Amino acid sequence: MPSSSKVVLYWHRTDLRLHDSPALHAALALNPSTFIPVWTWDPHYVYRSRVGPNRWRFLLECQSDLSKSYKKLNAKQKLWVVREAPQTVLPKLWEAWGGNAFSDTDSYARARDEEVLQLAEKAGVEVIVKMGRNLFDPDELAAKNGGKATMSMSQVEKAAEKINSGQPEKPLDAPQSIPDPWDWEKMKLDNIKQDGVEAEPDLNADHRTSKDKQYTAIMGPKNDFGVPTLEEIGIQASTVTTPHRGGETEALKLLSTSIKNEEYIGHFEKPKTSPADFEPQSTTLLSPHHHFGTLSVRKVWWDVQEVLQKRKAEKKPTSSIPTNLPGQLLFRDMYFAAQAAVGPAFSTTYGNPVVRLVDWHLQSKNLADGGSDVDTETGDRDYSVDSADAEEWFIRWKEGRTGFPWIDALMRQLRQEGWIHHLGRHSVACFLTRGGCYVSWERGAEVFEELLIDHETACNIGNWMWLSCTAFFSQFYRCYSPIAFGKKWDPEGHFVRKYCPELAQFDKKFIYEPWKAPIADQKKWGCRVTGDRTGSSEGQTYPKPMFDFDQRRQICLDSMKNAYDVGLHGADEEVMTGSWREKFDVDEKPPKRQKTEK
DNA sequence: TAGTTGTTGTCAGC
DNA sequence: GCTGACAACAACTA
Repeated sequence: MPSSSKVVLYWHRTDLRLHDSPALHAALALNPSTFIPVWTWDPHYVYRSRVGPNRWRFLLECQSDLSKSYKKLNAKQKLWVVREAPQTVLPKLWEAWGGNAFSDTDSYARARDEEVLQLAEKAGVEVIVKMGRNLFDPDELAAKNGGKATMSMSQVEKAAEKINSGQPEKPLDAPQSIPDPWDWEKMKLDNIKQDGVEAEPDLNADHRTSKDKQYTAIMGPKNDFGVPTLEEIGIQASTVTTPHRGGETEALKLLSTSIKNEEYIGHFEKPKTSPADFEPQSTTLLSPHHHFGTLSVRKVWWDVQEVLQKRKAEKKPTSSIPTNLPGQLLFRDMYFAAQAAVGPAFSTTYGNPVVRLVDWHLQSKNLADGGSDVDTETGDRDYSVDSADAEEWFIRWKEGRTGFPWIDALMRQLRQEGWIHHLGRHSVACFLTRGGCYVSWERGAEVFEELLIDHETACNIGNWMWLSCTAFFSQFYRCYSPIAFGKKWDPEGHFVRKYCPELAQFDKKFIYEPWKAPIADQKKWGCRVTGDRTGSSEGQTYPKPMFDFDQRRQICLDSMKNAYDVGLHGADEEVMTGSWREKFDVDEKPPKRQKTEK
């Protein structure tokens, strides 16, 4: 029996798990008599966050699984989902039951968290914050890198070396028991309707069943603080298409399956895993679980290390950082630490000192020169439409109908499953930015944000910068071909056939370039490659490529060279004031290459 | 200052 | 399946 009368509110956020949760461990170590694990769900979150149906369901599954796990440890327990913004509901709850301890986990303190912490302090509530999301505390990692953003793996390794000889903390076990929850029926906490929930703008309007928003009562529709259903948040169940499932139980099962395959763990080298593999994929599929905190990165690190150390002792070949699995986790930490060092500006070009400015098409409005070229008819977009062609390319890229099967297959897999292989992400990101469309990486990052179930801001933004050669990476002349790259990994075209089924019958000779197939063959294979995207009179159709790739590659390469010559970064004065475009206009045309003279 | 390295390019030629 | 040319950035080392 608990010896104290302590009430502990445990605020779950990025840690939808019971294993290896330092904050949960600390909270239970207080030996509370009452323990209330809550998820505070700001109704605005449903409308303001760019989240597609696949990630919504993943989140709800994670919450349901966690709730079940609590129930297993104590039949009275669950995850208490409170539908109100933490800034307003947490003080109410503290007051209602006189809670005297409050526990929390996260690494990256955002403005909202700061606000909550200050409120707690004001209310005399003891707050415990523990980092549980990364291998190393991002702030500490940045500090050990001289307070600067970590921009390379060698910097990360050096900084980590200074923290704990490069070794993350060992994972903690899941608790064996959980104290009783609150007697909430005595709390007189009515299931009040929320006032002031602004449902507009609704970033997910396309995925909703109706405009009728039910997501407005703090205890939920059943008056029980239960985990919301898709219906409650207004998402149509039929729009969920991912085969990937959420929850700590699923995450631990996935990890243990991978770990048992010692050859796989021992030989894992990311650049050698195929982006074209499906059923099964060539990588671990653990990333969404790291995002939702259903799987601890430290557990993965140490479980993998055990296998690697055993193999080393047996003198078996073993891959190493940065290409092996621990290396992948270090890259994740690199992006988190870079984000911690830069702050909120990390997510944009505007105001971000580490990101290079490139004269992309479809720049964010805050970068456009005075907004003068913003089309009034498209005024609700958050980017400037400087080129109708580029906007069409962007939309076709997003919808998977560029006419390049490798790109389209990847983009359709992204939309359907919420996940694509890392190298696939490279391929489509390069294509949208420096290797094809010359569209701002910020547009691409937004699409990934909506569609990826493993979307993690720091990693997504960081990788888009990497691929667009605006930060972390700069060899822009290494450009992915939408034809050769796919062919290299999948000469038979199995991947394209799965995700672009209209091309399934095409001979492998034309699978990556269907427009080159003779008309007679196109007819024979049941799909015409046509410029008319809506034409259905001829049966199945697939679009012609939206541009000449080789031509676009050259234009992009020249423009990138020019942008590097200009040498501006996101926090430079010219960028902040909107006068940066003059620097690009002076030369008019990028300098011509001299190679043809030789 | 020159040379090397950087998780993950392409293409021709053998 | 390998090699080198291609064109050529930035950080780091010697």
